[in-house]
Amino acid sequence: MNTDAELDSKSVRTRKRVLAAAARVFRQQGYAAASLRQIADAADMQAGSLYYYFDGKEALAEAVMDRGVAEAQRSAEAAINRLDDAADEIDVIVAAFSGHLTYLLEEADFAVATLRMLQQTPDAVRTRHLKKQKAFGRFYGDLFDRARDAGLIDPFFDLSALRMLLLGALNWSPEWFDRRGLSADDLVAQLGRMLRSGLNG
Amino acid sequence: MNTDAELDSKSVRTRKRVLAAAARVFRQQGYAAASLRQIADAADMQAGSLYYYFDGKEALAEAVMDRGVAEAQRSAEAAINRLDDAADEIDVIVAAFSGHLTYLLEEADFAVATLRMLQQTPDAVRTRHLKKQKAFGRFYGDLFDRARDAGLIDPFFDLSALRMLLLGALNWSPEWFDRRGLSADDLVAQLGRMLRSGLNG
DNA sequence: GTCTATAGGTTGATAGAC
DNA sequence: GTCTATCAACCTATAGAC
Repeated sequence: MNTDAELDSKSVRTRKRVLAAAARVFRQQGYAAASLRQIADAADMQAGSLYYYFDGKEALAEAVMDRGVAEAQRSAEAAINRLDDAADEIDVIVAAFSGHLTYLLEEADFAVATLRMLQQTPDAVRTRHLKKQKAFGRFYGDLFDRARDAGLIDPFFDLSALRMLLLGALNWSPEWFDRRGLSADDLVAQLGRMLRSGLNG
Repeated sequence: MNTDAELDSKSVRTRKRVLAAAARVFRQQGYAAASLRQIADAADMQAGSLYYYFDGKEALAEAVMDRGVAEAQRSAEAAINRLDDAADEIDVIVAAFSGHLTYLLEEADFAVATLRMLQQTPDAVRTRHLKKQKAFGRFYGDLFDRARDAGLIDPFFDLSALRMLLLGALNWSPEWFDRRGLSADDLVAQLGRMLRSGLNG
């Protein structure tokens, strides 16, 4: 049994190495431009060997994207759980942004690869992925609903549009973020202040 | 002279047709996945014929991207010029967003193709393009500077970070915008209200 | 599990006829 | 100006040795 577990564990570890290599290459090149040879190279194997672990390029991309959204959501949830009891519903949204953005900006090959691949991926893959991503959308939707119900968001706002605009600000940030400037937390602070009271508050 | 102008004009017109076809295909497929055969098809010619008008795929992409930023900036400027004298410096920013976003969301093959291609394009092309895009960045930077100088943006804010976050919200919108929902103007109104007084103002 | 070898297809680009 | 034909390079995926 011990032996079995060890054999299994090695295979699982190699699979993870392949997936991480795929995320890194997909992140840098996007879906179409990334080649299986590059991915295999990054994982220290030959292109043909990848097929022992994954069915092909599409399956590899889908696995990366699945983990990308999962990790982003987990980071957002973890940040919410770190809040103390004094937090109001806007604090919850800002905390979710904080966890989400921090993950996106520091070593997040999976999530950034996911964002970059979304439009390039074959239809079947994209369709399946968007379904999974909708769960993440609902997670954020609930946070905004609660803030409105608590009277912290004016009824003027369309919560769906607001959510997409703000998530867009987050999703685009890997395109321009520079470690030498403001930190991820600083960025969220800017965003939080704007949400609380606008540019002049 | 008339004859010359007409001959010239036909060639120019064909070149424009090729460029528009390239923008359409690049927008849908991104840089790497788009093939010259698809572009030629969309322009009603054979792949080899493209080389009469452009030096190759990279040159085609660069021409699309140049026009993409130019059109976006022109739309933003035009919207500012339509403001009346009562407008304050925040109105100017919101107007720029309005022109920019409206262009981005309605038949803007060039600008959306530009956004999608940025990360995929070969280094030489990207480097040259980012230089041109910086001018657009400075344009927005000036608008924010003026709003701060007028006392309409609290010194708390880092104007560069703020600008990138908000432009990110715009740039990401083609990913999710749906004609059946809110209009581009509605979206800008949401953004404007948030900038003025926050979510609860 | 991982390799080598290769099939089968597509790509960007060029040459030359018309 | 536009076409056809073609090249060399590269791709994904598969087959079979080890």
